[in-house]
Amino acid sequence: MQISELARRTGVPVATVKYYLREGLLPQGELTGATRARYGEDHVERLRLVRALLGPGGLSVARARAVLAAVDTPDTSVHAALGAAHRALPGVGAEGPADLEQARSVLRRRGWRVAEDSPALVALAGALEALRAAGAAPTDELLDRYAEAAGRIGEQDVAEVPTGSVAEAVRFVVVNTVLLEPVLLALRRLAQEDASRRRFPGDC
Amino acid sequence: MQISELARRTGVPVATVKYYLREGLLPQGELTGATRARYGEDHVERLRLVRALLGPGGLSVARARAVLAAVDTPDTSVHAALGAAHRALPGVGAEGPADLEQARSVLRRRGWRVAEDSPALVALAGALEALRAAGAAPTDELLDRYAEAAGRIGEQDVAEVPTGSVAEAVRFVVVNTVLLEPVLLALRRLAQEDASRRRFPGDC
DNA sequence: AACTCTAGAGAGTGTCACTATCCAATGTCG
DNA sequence: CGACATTGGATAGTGACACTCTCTAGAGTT
Repeated sequence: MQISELARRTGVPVATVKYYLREGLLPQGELTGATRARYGEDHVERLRLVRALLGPGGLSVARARAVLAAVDTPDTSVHAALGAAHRALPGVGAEGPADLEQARSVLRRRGWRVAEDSPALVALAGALEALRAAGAAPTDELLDRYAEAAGRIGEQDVAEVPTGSVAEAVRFVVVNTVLLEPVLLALRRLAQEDASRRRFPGDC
Repeated sequence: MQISELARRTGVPVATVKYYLREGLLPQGELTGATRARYGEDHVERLRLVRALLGPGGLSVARARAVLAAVDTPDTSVHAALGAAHRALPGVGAEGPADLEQARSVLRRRGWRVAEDSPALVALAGALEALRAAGAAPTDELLDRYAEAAGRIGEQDVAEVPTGSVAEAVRFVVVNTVLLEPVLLALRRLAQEDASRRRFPGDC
């Protein structure tokens, strides 16, 4: 198919498809002449993935490129792909060396072991720092309960990774890591709304 | 204190403080003359809150203004403040009427009741739509497990709301709703990293 | 008197994700 | 065959956003 059909089938403007091609988010089509290229079903699928990462996933073009690079590298291990996805996710704008102590203590109590320079660890420390700066320092009890719930989810995420092929597993990890975040946040808000309705009945 | 000291104490440039004043994120200081105004401790605290919402909280200036409006309205009910915070949060770029069915079915199974036009519900539907578009449609089992974990957290969030004064409660709700999201996401990523290390041992 | 600081307003900056325009070279259709 | 549309590729422009800079007149400080 030509670029116009690729654009039509995905609802993405042609100019934008060209932009993604230039930015390396979408592989080049097969050139059939100096002014013609052919695109296939895999381009449709890839383009949809790109749009999902950029839109709901909330990634920047640069971060999406990094994520997709992991998807495209055939010899990536699953664990490495997870790391790549985590590095690509917007953590908290790490300014200066945040205080990692409270973050580490949560991990210790849970028995979790992660890389020394894990971006998620830095992100957690930054988020805690922000809470303290806003005058709402979280207690260890609160963090532990959050960690327990998060642990259940993370455990399940990893357990579900398919073992068929590495490429399939890597794609699964990347998509689920990024695109299930908004799902989790939305569910938390819905749970809050329901709990709030029950606790403050008069306010509806 | 003067604006320069307010800026120095919070580490925010004077020009930026002025910008926040203009945008209505920070209340005006008490004018002591045509070219002088006085700021107090509450301004320091508010400015830190603004920075937390804009930075780690990930809110835009417009959304932060909406959130702070709820904090500033003295007769806000706690439930309404939660709603205001939810509306201000970036959901998923709601394009067109997404399919709410799967989202609603999760709520039904959990017994949660929320407003018909709850922004969180729309956000959930949008996030599910994105997953389907990316070719990774989530199963109901997966959603239920996510919902169970999210329910635990949302329940706790609401249970912890202080009952002293409405103003205090509203501030608590807003801060925790917004600033605990990055904490939850970071903890999930850490749990994934730990689980991944255990499941794919060779890859570290 | 010299100097620094202020409030307030307007304009400028850098980044980002597109979006529009051009060009020459093909395709396609009648 | 020829009119017309489309393409790849490159360059430039756009609009939103969060600052950031500059300017002015006035006021406090030394």
